[in-house]
Amino acid sequence: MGVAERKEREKEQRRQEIIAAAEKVFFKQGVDNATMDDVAEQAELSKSTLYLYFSSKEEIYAAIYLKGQETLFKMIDKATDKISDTREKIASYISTVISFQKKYPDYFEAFFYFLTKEVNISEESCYVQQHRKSGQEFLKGWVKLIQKGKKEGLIRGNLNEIPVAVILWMQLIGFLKIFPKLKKPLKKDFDVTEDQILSEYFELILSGMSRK
Amino acid sequence: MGVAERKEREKEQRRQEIIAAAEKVFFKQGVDNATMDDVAEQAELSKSTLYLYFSSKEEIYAAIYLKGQETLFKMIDKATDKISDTREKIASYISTVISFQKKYPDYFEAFFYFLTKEVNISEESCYVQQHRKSGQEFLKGWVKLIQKGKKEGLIRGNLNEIPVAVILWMQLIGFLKIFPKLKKPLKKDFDVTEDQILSEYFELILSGMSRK
DNA sequence: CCAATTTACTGACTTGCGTTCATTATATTA
DNA sequence: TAATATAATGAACGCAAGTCAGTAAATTGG
Repeated sequence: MGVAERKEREKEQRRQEIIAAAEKVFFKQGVDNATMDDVAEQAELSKSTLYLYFSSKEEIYAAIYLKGQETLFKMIDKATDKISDTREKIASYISTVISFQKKYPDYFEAFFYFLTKEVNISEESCYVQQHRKSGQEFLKGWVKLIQKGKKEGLIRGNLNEIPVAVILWMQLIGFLKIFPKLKKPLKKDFDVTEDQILSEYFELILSGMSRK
Repeated sequence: MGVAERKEREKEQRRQEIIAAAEKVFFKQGVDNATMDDVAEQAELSKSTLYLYFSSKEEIYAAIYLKGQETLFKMIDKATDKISDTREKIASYISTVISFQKKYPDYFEAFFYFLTKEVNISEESCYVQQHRKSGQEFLKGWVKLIQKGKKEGLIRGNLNEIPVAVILWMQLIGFLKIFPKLKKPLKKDFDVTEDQILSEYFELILSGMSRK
């Protein structure tokens, strides 16, 4: 009988409803300001019900983060899929992450949060595992790309793929985390625009890898 | 009469005592886990007394952060002072920030916190102002260095000093924020050591700026 | 179709912590 | 030495995360 399956489905749906409600609230007020009562109200459930579906506020945030990560990975796949030129492909990787940060700043925040914060969620939580797995998967994509660039002679042969991939990644994410907060003062105090910074960033990164 | 002056001195000393106590507690337990009661106990004062000297927990943290920033700037000055070669000087800038992160990870955390977090401290607070001022001062140092490199023909002339200085800075800080958390998995999953990453990082950054 | 049982949900409560305030102790001054 | 200013405190407040005992709704077996 399909009762169990239906219940399973309904449970999963509630879960998704809660995630959607939390996303709305978190992104509107900021995660720190948003309360579980706010989320409950938005989800049209009582606060205690939330705890039947998630063990903590942070775990809800982790679920949101996973959605964001998937979005990012899809964006990158979509953008880089048809590009064959390796240099262009690398540039497209980078610019997609930048676009992601611009389009979904809250997803980006969540992404950074779970990348850097020592998290209190138990290791068994599916979120932690999924995170790790997809992170590795993603890194492998970069590594392959850089290997290809090396074979083609675009990228210096003395560069080691994995470190370079990791560095590019961390650098970019870190840069994008800080940049939004510095935009305004940079414009005001030094009259430097966002686009100037970004184009110079590309220039620096790509020429750093290139053969002389 | 020197009473007012003495009182002033004593007040400032209490302030410093509180900062020292808070630093001890914050760095031991982590800022989030540490409570104002913990700080009060460490300082041998009652919790409410803390609020006669600081308006909030965050403002105490800001005071600690300022200490850290001064430490960093002094470290950089000391390390780069005698170096005349521009390329080496830039490398020394970077490696000093790395050393700072290694030697004072908690100061670094505070530094990053106030660099990225939207802070609730009032604009009049001396901390906010000092922060902004010294940040600008520091950036100017980088800019000058890069200008010098350009004049000497080490750095490509088409690079704009201010954006490059800002980018280097943000990149480095962001990179160092993420790196510690990724060290272990990188060693485990990809057998890449910390030193490999760091030396490759230098290579990338410096060659990114160099003339071909 | 109805009682028994499992499942889904909730309101009231607990706990922890940052912050405030009424009050007390201590030092200064006239 | 009394009046006043300053420093410090214990108790209380407010808020938000998380818990729990109890209720409502759905499911199952007879």
